[in-house]
Amino acid sequence: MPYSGGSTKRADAVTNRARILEVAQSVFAECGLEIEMGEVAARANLGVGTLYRHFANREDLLRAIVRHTIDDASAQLRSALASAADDPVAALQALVFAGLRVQQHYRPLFAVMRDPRLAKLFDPSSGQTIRTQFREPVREMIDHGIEAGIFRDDLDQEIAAATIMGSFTSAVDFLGTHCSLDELAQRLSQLLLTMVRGKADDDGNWQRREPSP
Amino acid sequence: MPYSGGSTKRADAVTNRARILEVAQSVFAECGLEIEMGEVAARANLGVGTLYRHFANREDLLRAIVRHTIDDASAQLRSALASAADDPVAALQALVFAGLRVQQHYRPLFAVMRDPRLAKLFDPSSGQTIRTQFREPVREMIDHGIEAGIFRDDLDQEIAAATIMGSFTSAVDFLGTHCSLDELAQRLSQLLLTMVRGKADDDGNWQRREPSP
Amino acid sequence: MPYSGGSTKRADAVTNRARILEVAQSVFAECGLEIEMGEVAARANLGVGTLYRHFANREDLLRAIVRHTIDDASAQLRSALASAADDPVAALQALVFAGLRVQQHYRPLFAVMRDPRLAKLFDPSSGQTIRTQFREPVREMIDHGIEAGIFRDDLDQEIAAATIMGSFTSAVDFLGTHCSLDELAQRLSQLLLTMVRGKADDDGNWQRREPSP
Amino acid sequence: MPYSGGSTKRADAVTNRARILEVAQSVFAECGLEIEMGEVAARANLGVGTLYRHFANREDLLRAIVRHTIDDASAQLRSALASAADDPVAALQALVFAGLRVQQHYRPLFAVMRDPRLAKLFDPSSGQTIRTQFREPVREMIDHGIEAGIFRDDLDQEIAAATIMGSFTSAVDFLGTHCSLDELAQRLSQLLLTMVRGKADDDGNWQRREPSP
DNA sequence: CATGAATGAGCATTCATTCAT
DNA sequence: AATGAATGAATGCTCATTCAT
Repeated sequence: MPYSGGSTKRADAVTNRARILEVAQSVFAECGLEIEMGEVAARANLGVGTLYRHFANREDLLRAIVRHTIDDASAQLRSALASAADDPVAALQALVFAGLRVQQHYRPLFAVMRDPRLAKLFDPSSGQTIRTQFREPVREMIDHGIEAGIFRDDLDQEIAAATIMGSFTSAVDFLGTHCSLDELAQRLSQLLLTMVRGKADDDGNWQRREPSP
Repeated sequence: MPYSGGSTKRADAVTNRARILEVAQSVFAECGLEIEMGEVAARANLGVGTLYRHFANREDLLRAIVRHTIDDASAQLRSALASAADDPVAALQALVFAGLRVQQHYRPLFAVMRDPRLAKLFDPSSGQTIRTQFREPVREMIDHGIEAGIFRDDLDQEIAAATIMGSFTSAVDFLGTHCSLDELAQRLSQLLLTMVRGKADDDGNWQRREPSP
Repeated sequence: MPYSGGSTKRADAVTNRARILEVAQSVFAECGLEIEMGEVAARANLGVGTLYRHFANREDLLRAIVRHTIDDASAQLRSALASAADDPVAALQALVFAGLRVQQHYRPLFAVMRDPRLAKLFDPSSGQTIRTQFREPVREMIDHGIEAGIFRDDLDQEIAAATIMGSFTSAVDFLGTHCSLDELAQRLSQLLLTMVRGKADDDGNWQRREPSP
Repeated sequence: MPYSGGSTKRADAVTNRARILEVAQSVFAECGLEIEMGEVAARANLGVGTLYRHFANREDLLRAIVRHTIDDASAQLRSALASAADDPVAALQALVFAGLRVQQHYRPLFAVMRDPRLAKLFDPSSGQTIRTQFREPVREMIDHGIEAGIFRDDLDQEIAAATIMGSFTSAVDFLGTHCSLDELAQRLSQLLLTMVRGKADDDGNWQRREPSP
């Protein structure tokens, strides 16, 4: 082996997959399912051939991106909820903030979730699985809130969870250009709290409330 | 000759344009912006040339479909609101039902509204215009509800309108396969009424309430 | 015959063919062999169908145009020559002027004569026939000039005729934008006279010389 | 390794571009501006995709062909003139021979120079530029001839240059099928010499005359 | 007879995928 | 293992031609 660096190459190879995914994700964030293999390769400073070494074909890459993106998005939401697991109100506020952030970052994601072409990438039931992945944590949070006597006990958990998740998209879509993410988060939290508590947020401050000692 | 009918040819041509739009719209409902000229032509039992006689190019056809779809969708929502203009609660219920129906019928529509390719079909600001077209009637309805003392007076109208509009999409997405449209409408109405009234719907029946005599 | 005007219609039909040809010729003058049936029909204020009633297909129309154009061009040249049949010098001058005019009017004509597509319109030998149609009158004029002792008697008539005909095209091409047709005609006449007489044109005035009494 | 040769692939690619141009030029020699991408690709034994790798689109390819052809043609004429730079008579004879050869080889070239579609490939003024490229060397040759006292001093250089250039086309067109290129060259040279010298070529032999000692 | 809507073969162009180096 | 040149199927669009009215 006249040239050293064999290990470097292998390390590169390992790194490459990650870099491709990273790059591909940013392309996906711009173009949704329209990503072109050539562009991904170019942005990753790789030849197309190399791209195909890591992903057998376009669908494979797409699958990887979508999974990766969904996992990331879902993790961010879950982590936001977990950050205030014992305080449903704070949890909802954290969820709203995280949700808006994710929505803004992965703009085409939720659109893609409804794209008929997605069904051809995964098995047909995958749509449901993915949606469940997003809905369930929220539903649980609502459940906790009800059990804790903080949220209304006659709340339709499933549909409330769906509405909350959907509000992120529409808030950014309908108002995203008018106000800052922070302001949006505050206003949306307020509204959703009204919805789940059944009454106005008396003191309704955006700041995360300290659990009473 | 009681009706001057023009030549049959011309009648065919007029019919054709309508049929193309109809067909194209159904293709659009399946494929969103991915519609192929060949497929539209084939489904309309027309040669491609005929398609191009009615729409100068793919973009023109897309523009027509999107406009048509948006106008139809928006008209359905407006008409639902108008059907109970004096009763905000009934108006919201009607809106929910119409919204879910529209959402189910024009699945890709709201996804397309966020598609970057849309900006190239219309002028860049069109996205806002379209969203306003959907948001404003809802906002007005909320306004009436507040003035009538039926909805909470501290309601953030803009974000409530956005959330309501968004709930149609997410309700269908997250729960659409589990329950009927009617059931969904009832449950979603219930939830949204809670949100806008600030308290549970005491007798919360889906049936349109008769205004108290 | 419930409607009068049958004769008018027929007259129209007769007229139409002429109008089509006229229009087509002007299109031909702009586009050469690229003429489109639709454009010819539109410019003649006729439906395409009517166009096809007069010319079975595009090739037919093309043939008619080319023949018509060639006949017109050739007639103009012949007539110029005939206008001074007894004075070879004046005949050449008249030819030059007519040649430049024709060249400017039917720009694509001489290019088309060399176009491989022309061979498919006529039988392969037509090119020769057409060229002969243009060359012969010129050759005869030269012949007369020689016999009259005005042109050099060692002149290669064929090649001189070809050169003269070709000079119209190249004069317009190479100098057409710099000077007026009149100036061009004067200068070119001067040059060609030198060529055919073998010496400078002593008094070489552009005005047609009166034959000495 | 005395020469860093690059990979064979790259060599192939370089070769390909050349072969494409070569093939395209021969197609151009047959069809003029009508060349079809598919035919060029097929004749070069390449897929269309490969063609598009080397030339972004049809216009690009056409530009390259036209430029290449014009440069080649113009170079041949210039080189002929240069081969007898000190003897205007020999220079003209060489020019005639080269001009006829070029004309026969690139039949559609001079027709294309007048084609309105050419103006869309290059900037509108390109036609003039190209014609100047052909006319100027000839004009200079004439100038030398005049200064050397060999050509008539009252010669209109511009129009003589144009006529000479044009004579190649018309000689081939009108007489090309009757006599050999050599014979044509001899006869045309004779004629053009008469034109530029103002008198018959006394001994008018086609052979290059040795300058008298 | 005139009309122009309908037709579809034909051509330019794109892009996922392969494979020789 | 990496590269990018080569490939060709697929798609948008044009235009000569036909035919029902």
